[in-house]
Amino acid sequence: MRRIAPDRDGLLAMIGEIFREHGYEGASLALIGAATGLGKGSLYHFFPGGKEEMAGAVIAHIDGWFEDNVFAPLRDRADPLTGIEQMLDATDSYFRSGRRVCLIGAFALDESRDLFADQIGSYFGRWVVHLAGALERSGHRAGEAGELAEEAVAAIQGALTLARAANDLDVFSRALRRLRMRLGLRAKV
Amino acid sequence: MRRIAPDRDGLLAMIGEIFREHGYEGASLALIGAATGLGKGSLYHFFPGGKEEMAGAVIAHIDGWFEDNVFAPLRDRADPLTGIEQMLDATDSYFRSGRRVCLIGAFALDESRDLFADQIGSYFGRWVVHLAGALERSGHRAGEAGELAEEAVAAIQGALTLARAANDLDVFSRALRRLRMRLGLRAKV
DNA sequence: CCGAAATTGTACCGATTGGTACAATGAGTC
DNA sequence: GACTCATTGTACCAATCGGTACAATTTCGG
Repeated sequence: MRRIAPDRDGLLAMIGEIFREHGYEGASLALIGAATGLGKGSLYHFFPGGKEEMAGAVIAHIDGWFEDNVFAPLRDRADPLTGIEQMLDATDSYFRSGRRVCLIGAFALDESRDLFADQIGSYFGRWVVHLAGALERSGHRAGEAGELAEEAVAAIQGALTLARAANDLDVFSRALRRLRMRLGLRAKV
Repeated sequence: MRRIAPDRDGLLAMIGEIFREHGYEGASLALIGAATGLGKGSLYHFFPGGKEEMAGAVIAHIDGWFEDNVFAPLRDRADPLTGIEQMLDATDSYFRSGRRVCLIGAFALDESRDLFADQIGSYFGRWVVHLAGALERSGHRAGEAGELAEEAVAAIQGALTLARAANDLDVFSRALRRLRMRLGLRAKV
């Protein structure tokens, strides 16, 4: 049986927060070391590829979380609206109602995109595709479902940007509430 | 009469592209020097405050462009729909149909936000407020206009992120086309 | 308890970071 | 031509960057 390094999930989560807050360039090994309590020796032991491998692993980690908690419900739920509801709840919880920012979205903006273009493209691409699938099964025509899905994912990203720019979390909750209705769910209790 | 440094606008534009592509941390003085053809001597002559002053001036420069080409039409046009149309055209042209990314939006995401929080907040805040005003004058109820304006600005930011993530400019044009209809304009020719 | 492997701390590397100092040059004014 | 002030190139600074080397230590199965 493969022995997993102790709490690799927790490690990736901590490193992820540094990348999330400081960006790829801004996340120095000193910051990462301070946040994790690990010296360079340990960090390069777990990630021989250095900073780039760390960032790639963090992206994969986040991607896995979304695969399980967002994409899978959209794809597998018998009732597509239930899947969509689950996506919105998971999204709200992941981004801590707007307190957190989307690391993968942030990476998409600057030059670090080039290093992780495939992972970034796949993450957003699958989000849109699976949401479009659920929308189609919930009664939308194919083309319309695709556009609506793209609009919804973009709305989430934009709301995160705006919420942080305005330093106002309500921006994000308002966006999610609008999405809920727009995607065919009744207003939340 | 005040003697303006030769082509300060052009200088800020060049520096702005570096910040846009590499982010605040990633934009090194070496890159900025290479892009502008200026050595440190000149750069620190024009911006004694160093990198931070450069970024601040770049933000102000962009803000001024939006004030003239986006906010002013929204505020001053007699026909609000003409103003909105002008906003969308200016936006499409500024972001080069999605080839360019929003520097201010990118700054909002990482820690560099703290340095420029006021400028960033004002930029997006005024965008939303003036768009909301135009929407209200075009017949929307006040609250609804505010939400729609917020939704529209977020949609633009999100579309820029998504377009770059997918490396597909059509994502941005589709978003603008949807906005056009959603904000009360007839489909474009 | 032993040996092997996983893990860690520390010292070190060359390169680059943002920033400063300053002398040389530029151009325009009297 | 002399004076002034804007502009520039160069040398330099301490600090930090990402990364490497490696010996010391832990950990753990046998």
